[in-house]
Amino acid sequence: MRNAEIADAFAELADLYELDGAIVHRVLAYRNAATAIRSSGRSVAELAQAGRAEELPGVGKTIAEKIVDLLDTGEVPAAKRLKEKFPAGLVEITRLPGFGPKRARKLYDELGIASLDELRRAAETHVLRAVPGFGRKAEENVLAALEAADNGQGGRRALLPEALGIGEEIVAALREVPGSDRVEIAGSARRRAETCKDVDIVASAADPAALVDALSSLRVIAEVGTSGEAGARALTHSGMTVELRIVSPSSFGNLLQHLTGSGRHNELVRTEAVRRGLHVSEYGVSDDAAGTTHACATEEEIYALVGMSYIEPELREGRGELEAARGGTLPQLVRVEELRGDLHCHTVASDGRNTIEQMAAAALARGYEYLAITDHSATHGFGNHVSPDELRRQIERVREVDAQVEGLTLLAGSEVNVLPDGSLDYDDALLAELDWIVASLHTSFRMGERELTARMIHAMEHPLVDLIGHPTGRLIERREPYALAFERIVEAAVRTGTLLEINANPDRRDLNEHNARLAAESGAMLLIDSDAHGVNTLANIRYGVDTARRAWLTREHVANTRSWPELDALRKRSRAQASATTRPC
DNA sequence: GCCGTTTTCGGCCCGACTGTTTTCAGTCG
Repeated sequence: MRNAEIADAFAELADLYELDGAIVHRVLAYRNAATAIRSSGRSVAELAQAGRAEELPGVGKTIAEKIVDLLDTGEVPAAKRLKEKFPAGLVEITRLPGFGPKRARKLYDELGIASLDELRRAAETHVLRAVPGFGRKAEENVLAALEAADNGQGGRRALLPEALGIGEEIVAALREVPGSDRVEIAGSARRRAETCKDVDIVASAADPAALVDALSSLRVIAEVGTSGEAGARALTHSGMTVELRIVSPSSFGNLLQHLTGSGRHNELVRTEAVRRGLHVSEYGVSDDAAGTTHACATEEEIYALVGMSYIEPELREGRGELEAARGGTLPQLVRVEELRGDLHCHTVASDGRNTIEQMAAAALARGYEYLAITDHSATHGFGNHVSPDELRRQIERVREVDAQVEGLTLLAGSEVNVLPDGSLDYDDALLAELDWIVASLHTSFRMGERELTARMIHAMEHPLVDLIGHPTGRLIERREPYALAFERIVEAAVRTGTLLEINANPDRRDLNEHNARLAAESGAMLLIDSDAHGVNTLANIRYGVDTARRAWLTREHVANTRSWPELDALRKRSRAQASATTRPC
C-alpha cells in the first residue's frame, strides 16, 4: 500500500472522529500523522510491517498499530465502525466552505441531512433556518457553495508557475507605487510548493489606499472584493484569489512570516515560543513576563527571539527544520546560480521546437558551461522518434556545433526509452558513441510494482546509463507515479552509481521533494534538468531547484553544480574505468 | 493521540471573520 493511500485513510479517520465529537487534539494527532505519512520518502507500509512506524514524527503506539491493521485487513477497524455510524455524504458536507464537523453534525442530528442533495433541498425550501445557529444567510451560502462546486470551481489548485507569474507581476507593479515600502510574495508560492490555492502578497506602505487602488487597476485583476486600509482580496481573470495584506514597516516581518506559513510550521514555531514564555502572532512577539510586544521588521528577528537561525521559506513545512534551526544544522540550500549545465533537453530532431545551435546559444546566454542534447530515441512514438541512422547524423551535428561554439561544452546525448524488459532501444555499440545517456520510461507504465521496479533497476545496471529521467513518471494533479518500490531504486542508484534526475518541468517536478530528500540522505547523487523542449523552457530549471531546496539539498547533492570534467569523473563509466585500470594483476 | 532541557500527565498556536445572537461558537488560514 502506498504512503498516499495510508495517509488518505488516516485523514479520513480524523474527519470521522471529528464528526463523532472527539476532542480536537486527538483529531489533530491523526491529521498530523497523515501528513507525516504522506511526506515520508520511505515506504510506510514496509516501515510498519517491520514494527518501526513510530519512527515517523507524530506516529505513536496507537497509530502504528492502526497502520498494521490497515495493511492486514484493508481497513482501520475504528474507521469501519464510524463509517457505519455516519453516511458518506456527511463527510462531503464538512468539506463545504463554511461547514465543519460541528455544523454538519448538527444538521444530521436535527434534520437527518446526510448528503449534499439533501442539504440543497433543505436550503431551497428554507427548512434550514429552523435549526438554531442557521439563518437566511446560511441558506444562501449553502446554495452558492453547491453551485460553485457544480461548476468545478472551488478547490482548484494552480501549478506554481501560474501562481508565481501572477504574484511576481503584482509585486513588480506595487513596488512602483509611490510610497510603497516593501512588497513580497508570501504563502505557498513563496515556499515554492508544487501547487497553490491562492496568491498571498504582503506589503508595507505610507499610503495603503494607493496600493489597493494600484492592485485593482492591474491587467491580471478581474475584480476586487473586500478592501480597506489593511489590504484587499481580489480575483484574477484566471480565477485565482489574490490576498494583499498591508502593515506598518515595523511589523512587516511578523506578517510576512505569518502568511508564508506553512500552517504546520507556524504551529510548531508558536509552540516553541510558548515554551519560552513568548507568543508569536502576525502582529509581533509578546513576552508574558515583561508584558511587552516586540514588533519585528524582519523574519530573522522572529526566529532569533525563539532561539533559532533564519529558516528559508522552502523548508517551512514542519519536517524537522525547527530542530535543525535550533541546533545550527540547517543545510546551505542549493541555488539556481550554482548550476553549471543542463543535461536533458530536446531539439527539432525529436519533439523540440529549436535547433541544436539555438539551444546552445540559449544555454550560453544562461551562463552554462555545458549542455547535453538528449532527443527521444528510436521507439518514442508520437511520430518524433530518432532512428539509429538519424542519431548518428545528430551526433555529427552536435560535434560540429560544439566545435563552433566558444565557452560551451556541447554533449551528444539521448533520452533513451527503457523497454518493458528493462533493455534500451539502441544497441550498445551506438550508445557507446554518445557522451551522455538519460534513460526514461515512456511506455507500458501499468506494470506491477515488482516488474516495474525490476525493469528500472535493469536499466540502471546498464554500464552506459548515466541518469534516470523523471524517475517516478508522475504528472502533478494529473497522473499518479508509477508503481515503483522507490527505496529499491535508491539502493540501485547508490550501488550502480546511476544519477537520479529532478526533472524541473513544473508539471513533473520528478523526483518530488520527498523522494529527492530520501535519495540524497541515502547517498544517491541527484541532478537537476530542465527537460526543455525549446529555448524558452531552459529557464524551467528554477522549479527543479525549488524542489531540490524543499528536499533540503545542498550543492554537494546536485551533480550539475560541478564543472563538466568533475561531473564526468564521478559518473559510473569513469568509475568503472578507474577500477579496471587500478585492479591488481 | 502524541510528547517531554518544566512534565510519563497535562498540556497541545493565534487571531480574524461570519452569522448569529445579545456574548460567542464555529470555521478558516
